[in-house]
Amino acid sequence: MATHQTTIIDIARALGISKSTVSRALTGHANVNEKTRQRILDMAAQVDYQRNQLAISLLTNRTGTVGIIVPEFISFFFPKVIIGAQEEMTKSGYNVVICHSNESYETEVANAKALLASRVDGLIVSHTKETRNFDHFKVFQRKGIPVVFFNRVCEDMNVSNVTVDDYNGAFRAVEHLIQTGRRRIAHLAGPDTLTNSRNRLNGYRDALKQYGLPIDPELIIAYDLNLDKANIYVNHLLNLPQPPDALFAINDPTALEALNIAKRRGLCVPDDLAIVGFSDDPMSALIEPGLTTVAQPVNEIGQQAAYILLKQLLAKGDDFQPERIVLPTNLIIRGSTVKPRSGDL
Amino acid sequence: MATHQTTIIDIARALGISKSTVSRALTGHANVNEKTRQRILDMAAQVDYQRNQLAISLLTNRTGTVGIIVPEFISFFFPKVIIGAQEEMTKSGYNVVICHSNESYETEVANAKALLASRVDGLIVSHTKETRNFDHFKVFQRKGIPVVFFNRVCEDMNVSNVTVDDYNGAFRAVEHLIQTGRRRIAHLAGPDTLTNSRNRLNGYRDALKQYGLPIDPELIIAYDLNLDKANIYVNHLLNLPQPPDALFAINDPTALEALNIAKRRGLCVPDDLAIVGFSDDPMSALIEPGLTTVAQPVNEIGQQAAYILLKQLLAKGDDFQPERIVLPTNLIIRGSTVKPRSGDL
DNA sequence: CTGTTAGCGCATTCAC
DNA sequence: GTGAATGCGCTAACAG
Repeated sequence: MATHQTTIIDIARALGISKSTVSRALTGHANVNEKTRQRILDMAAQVDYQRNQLAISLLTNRTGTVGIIVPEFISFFFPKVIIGAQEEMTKSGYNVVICHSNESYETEVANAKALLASRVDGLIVSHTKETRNFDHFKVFQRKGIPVVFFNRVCEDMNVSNVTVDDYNGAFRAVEHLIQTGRRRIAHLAGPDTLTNSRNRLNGYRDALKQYGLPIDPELIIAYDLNLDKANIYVNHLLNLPQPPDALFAINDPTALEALNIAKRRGLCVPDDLAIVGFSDDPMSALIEPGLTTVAQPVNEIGQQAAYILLKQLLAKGDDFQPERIVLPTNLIIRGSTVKPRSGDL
Repeated sequence: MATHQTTIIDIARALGISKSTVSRALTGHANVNEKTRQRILDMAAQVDYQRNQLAISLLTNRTGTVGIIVPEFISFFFPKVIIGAQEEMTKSGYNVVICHSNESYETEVANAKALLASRVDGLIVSHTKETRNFDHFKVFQRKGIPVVFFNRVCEDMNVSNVTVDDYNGAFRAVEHLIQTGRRRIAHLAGPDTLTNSRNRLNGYRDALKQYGLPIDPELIIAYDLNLDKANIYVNHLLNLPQPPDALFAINDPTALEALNIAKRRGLCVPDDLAIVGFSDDPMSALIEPGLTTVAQPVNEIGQQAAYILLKQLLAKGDDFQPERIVLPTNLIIRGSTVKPRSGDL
């Protein structure tokens, strides 16, 4: 530590020139004698010179870095979104730093503060399931730093966001269950703090309504997405006097958990219990039977979030109208709802 | 943009005092009149003051941030390691930024440069499968910024690293296959740029040797971990005149791919083909038959990496002796190598 | 083509 | 207990 960082002054001194010239040469400025430039570049390489981004950012009030905050990244969803976003940002010369809030409101606030303190130029975020207060994001807005939400969005902030059509995806999933003969369809929902969770629940409800099926509160359970507990709720549903003949789960991990429980209880999926998930986790195609699920264009979510952020970054102070992108979902039918006809495999 | 960021000077002016006092109050320094301090704190809150970490870092030559570079984070392994590392670093007041090299050498170099430019205090890294030149990491060393490798380590740098006992894990996996009667055991290995890949290959070899089995080059295939190609190699192996009766795969995704191919070809796993993976991906327990695999203490890898980094960060300039931690692995036996006895499920 | 000067926002001496 | 002055490393006017 404390090993003196080589600066442009060191280079300037070593070469007997001024630091301005060094700076110009290093930043690829014109107006530098070709020979001088070469000497500077050589010397810089020789002494391991690395520009100090801190100083530059302090000066230019621009870091060239955007932050992404995600609540988790164990399931494939968030990593894929991040990759999509990162690709686009990198193309435009932005650096991306990723923060992991771990579904903790406190950590999320700390992340936001750290990113604000390090003066990121923009922020892409999907909030935790605990987040009810969005003040830590509103600060960014007030300071003119663009924010884009995705997946889980904040409805009372006037910011851009990227979502999928959760309502319609859920609707079609439940419709599919009805059309294949199910009448008692349960829904293992997410916490009502999450917009996507609420929208999926509404899609579920409306599908039942539209097909004249009763909405049985007994069959709707909202839980905190903690997989350990999914276990309890699925068993609870299956132990009901009139158990469901189908389950629409808030996401694939939950659905896969349900699928395993059903199998372990000796139920036949899809005959005794049909199951539908959400997101098309790669695991859904590997398991047996395959899991019917509502696919999301995951990579594209990240891309779109990046596009919007870039647009907003470019627009600068000008009054930028927030955009709200809704991407389509796609029902993928597999063995957990429909028996494969022989020969299909 | 360009909305003037509120600084301590703004606060000082508003209160008719000097910025020094404001600075002292804000950093929790002693020697500030209690009343003055309160006025300053109130004003700071009122105007949304956020300290500019860039300026502080520039001044103190310390950012309080460490970087983590990982080659991918779609599989569960790297995210879990990151979470483990992040927990520890956060406890000690460090901020963690994550970079994703996407298995691209070029991106990795860019990441390293960016982290260096933003003056991270330390670096935790697992390099890409393309990385043969480690100059972009050696710069950190030369500048006195501690580096800790994990999982995939650089052997010709004198730095700390955290690995698992890949050799022994592989050895015991292959031993298990031999002890359960397999004689033609194939190995779908990783690229020889990766230390863990090489160590696992050695473990495989030595197990065969120790049990007097021939090492058949035909049964050893090193591939680039690109899952699309696993397909080709597995089929190639199964099409051999004398196909293998067991496969030890470099990691679980590869093993799962193999398992699916075997099933699709109508083979019975484990009778016709036994399969072992590496890492105990959660998917391994879900699939049927369950995948026998060599488990790694994933979370602990991250923790240990963080511990070492923190120790090194504390040691500062003092000559710090690099540590090399090797964590144990654990063979988990499932249905892909051993038929469950009835009743076991 | 090159040198001089002036800050970016802040913590930290040193005075008082 | 407080203010004034200094400089972290750099870029961008401004003069030659």
